[in-house]
Amino acid sequence: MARERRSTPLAGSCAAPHSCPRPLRLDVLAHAPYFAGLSNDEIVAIDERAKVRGYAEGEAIYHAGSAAEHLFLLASGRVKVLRPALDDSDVLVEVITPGATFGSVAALGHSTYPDTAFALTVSCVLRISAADLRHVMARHPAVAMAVLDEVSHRLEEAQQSVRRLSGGTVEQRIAASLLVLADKLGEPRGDGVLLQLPLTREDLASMTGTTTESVSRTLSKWRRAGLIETGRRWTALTDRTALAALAGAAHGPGPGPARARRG
Amino acid sequence: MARERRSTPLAGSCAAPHSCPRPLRLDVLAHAPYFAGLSNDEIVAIDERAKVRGYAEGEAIYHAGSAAEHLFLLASGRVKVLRPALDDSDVLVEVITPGATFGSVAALGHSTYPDTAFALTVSCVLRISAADLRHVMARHPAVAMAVLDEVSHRLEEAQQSVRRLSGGTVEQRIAASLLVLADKLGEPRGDGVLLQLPLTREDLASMTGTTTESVSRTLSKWRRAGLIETGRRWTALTDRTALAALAGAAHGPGPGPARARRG
DNA sequence: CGTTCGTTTGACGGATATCAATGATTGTGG
DNA sequence: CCACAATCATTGATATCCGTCAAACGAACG
Repeated sequence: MARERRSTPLAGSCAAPHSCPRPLRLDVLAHAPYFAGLSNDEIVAIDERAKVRGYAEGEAIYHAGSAAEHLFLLASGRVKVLRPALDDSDVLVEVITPGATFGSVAALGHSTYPDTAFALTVSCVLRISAADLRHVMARHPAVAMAVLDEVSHRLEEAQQSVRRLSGGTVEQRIAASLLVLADKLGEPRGDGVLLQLPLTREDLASMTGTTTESVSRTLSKWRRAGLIETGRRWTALTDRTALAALAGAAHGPGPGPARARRG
Repeated sequence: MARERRSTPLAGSCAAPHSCPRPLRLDVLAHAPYFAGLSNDEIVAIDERAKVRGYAEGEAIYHAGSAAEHLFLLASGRVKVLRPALDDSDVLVEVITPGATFGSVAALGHSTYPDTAFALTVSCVLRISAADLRHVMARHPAVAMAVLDEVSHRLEEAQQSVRRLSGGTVEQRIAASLLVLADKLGEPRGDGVLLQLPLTREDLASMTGTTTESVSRTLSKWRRAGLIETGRRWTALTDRTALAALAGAAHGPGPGPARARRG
């Protein structure tokens, strides 16, 4: 079996560790769905009340159970949100991209964070206090509506992922998750799509409710079949169509040995 | 094995099929989280813009894929919300109780319903158009905030159920789901808690991502062990503590044969 | 009383978690 | 620049949970 390129093709984390220049912050704020309706002055006002902080790869941004007093807005980088499961494992519920908020639900009135956020790459994060956000929403109904839209959208996504986790085989779930990730943060590369984030097999496993070994086996199979390319902490899709077929239908193109749900 | 009472102990659906008197409507509206901040006159105004309709047991209230133009508010009865899964099965994502809203809060007018709602019992439902709701929210920021709170809470719940579905064995998931239902709509009865809703094994299966047969087997086991009592379309918990233990830990009280996740 | 729908139970096989060990990649320190 | 350590990934063997198929039974309703 030809072993081709295995070195990481991921663009090195561009931003310097703890830098986050003011123009970038303002730009991110202005384009964030939350604050879309605000005037320039108001954006500046928010920026001035927000704290900025950089995080190193693998660093925790907040922990489940700690007091939820802030809304976070990702300016650059990648963040993963993990939720503790019934057993001691974790479920990866979200991958955050620049411009998106996280920790928001909690900040909107609940007392503690229900999940833990980690920086997947070097990241720059804006932190806004719940009180400030509330203040802005009260003065600007448009912002409140935007927040509502955003939270609604999140709800939609969450229920989608219930769907993704619930039915189907491990293969289907992994395929579906890869496709979602590709849509969200894939970047064209050669003939395929490179996932621009350093996910381990374990991350993928906790997204799909399975184990690292099963993920590895599945990806190996697909790699042999030419559907994807993978390496240490990176993944690229070369045959999107085939993956979509795997995610949707059972597995072979034929009727297959009766659709199996689990077990 | 003694076969005890198997006839349904559920309180017959109290309300007459299609009746929903105005005082009841106003009361429900006034107490619904959404409209908590409104004056009496405004409640009346909303009531006048809302359409009322009764649904028979098993009747569909809206279908996935149809245009989402209304917000629904349950006045009386029980409603289940099903979401189509990747395979052709459905996932039961929510059970609605009086005072709660359902329908696409998310879409709020510009999309289609992502799920289907069925009346579990004879139910009375208020229907408010997205436009009206938007109008009210624009005029009353307090309402917008209340809606936001509600949606946030839903998001919280949805992510919890991701957690519930994702990890653990079938037994754990069923136990966890029963406990959630008991908290939501259990009613003290004798020495236990009677679940006040007519759930079939199939409903329970689609809540927990398993099959009717597995649910039946599990419940039979628990029935033999004296943890629950069941019958056709009803369930009662007699040993909540034991169920909680089952939901939380692996299975035996002892260290057990290593915690199994699945398979 | 018969029909229908929901529930129960059994047998069987397959998908997949688990255990265990090796191999590859990255980064570090000499 | 190379060797070492650490982390991540891969692969195999085995056990088992649980989904599937099949059939019978009980309750509810007309």
